[in-house]
Amino acid sequence: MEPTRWLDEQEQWTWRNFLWGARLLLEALDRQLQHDSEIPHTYYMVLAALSEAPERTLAMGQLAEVVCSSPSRLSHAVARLEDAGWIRRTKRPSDRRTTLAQLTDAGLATLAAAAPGHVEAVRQHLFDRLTRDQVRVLGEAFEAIHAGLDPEHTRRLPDRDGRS
Amino acid sequence: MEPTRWLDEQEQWTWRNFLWGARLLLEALDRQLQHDSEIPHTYYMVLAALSEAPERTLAMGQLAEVVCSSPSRLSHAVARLEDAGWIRRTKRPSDRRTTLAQLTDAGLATLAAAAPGHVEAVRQHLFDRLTRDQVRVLGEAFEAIHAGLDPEHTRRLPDRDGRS
DNA sequence: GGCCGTTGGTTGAGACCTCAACCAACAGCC
DNA sequence: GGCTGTTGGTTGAGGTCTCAACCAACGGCC
Repeated sequence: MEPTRWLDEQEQWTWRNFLWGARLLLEALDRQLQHDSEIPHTYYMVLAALSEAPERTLAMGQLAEVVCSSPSRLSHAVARLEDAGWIRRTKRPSDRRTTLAQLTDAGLATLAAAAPGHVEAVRQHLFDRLTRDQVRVLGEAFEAIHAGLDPEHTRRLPDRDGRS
Repeated sequence: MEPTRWLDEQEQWTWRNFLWGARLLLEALDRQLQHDSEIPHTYYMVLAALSEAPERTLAMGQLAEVVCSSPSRLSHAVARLEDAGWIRRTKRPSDRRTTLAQLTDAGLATLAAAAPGHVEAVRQHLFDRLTRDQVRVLGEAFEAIHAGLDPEHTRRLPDRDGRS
């Protein structure tokens, strides 16, 4: 058992800024979307992803990857979006296991109505506050972060008592 | 109504990396804590904040600020932590409106047990993947972000139909 | 003292998310 | 055909979070 490598001053400061900033940012965006368009940000991403897909259609699995969501979360989300009439679910004929999600016209309209306000909020809270260089570094940093996390997204952790 | 200033290539790329990276990172940390210590990351922050306060005690309001939480969320959280025996709640004698939250010995022990694994995870998923410069810029960027968001955290948004 | 606005927290309902269990359709193999 | 394992999704229970409503204690003012 190695001794714990605690965070130094700068790391603590950075970590705290990240946690606060990310939380406030995501909350602000969620509130804006919820308030103006009655959609949570997660659902917005689903609609946006479908709108860019060929035929505005994607299999659940692919959609989950594109929006970076667990199958379960996506399933719940799409169920709700279907209730709202914004998405249609059908089975793929050639393999009746996979479910295809298609954005309806109503869904596209909702998305189109929500998009400008959302983008404006992202700009206002994020990009307007950063220099071009900061934006570049931010992108590179998070690319590195999620590159390390993505593959083993589902990897199993060792049991906490070591009796696994 | 100004025309929407859409995101350019780099901004989209950065935004996406941030969303994915932040989500995966926070999920990974939450899973690690949940798995090894059975506490969500939010609750961990509450315990950590109290552990650093004088007398291991803070008023709910101050605690909420320190952990960047809404009063409601904190109230629910502390209620649960009190059930677990990790926090004690009392009224301040000089002003019986304010509730004081104090970390118990059991709470401190839980925190001490959880901390090394958590810090290790933060290191592994975040700091080990970034250069010193990236860390610095990251800290500065998020400082700017939450500086702009913090004060008007509770500000009122205009009604979406403009009839307010 | 008694009213009134403010401050500090709590509560309940409803929404979203996680985890684990489940199910149905396919594919390989005998 | 009939097993068996795998793949693709769904479901339900339980937990956390949000929002709005609420309540109790204080402070100022008459």
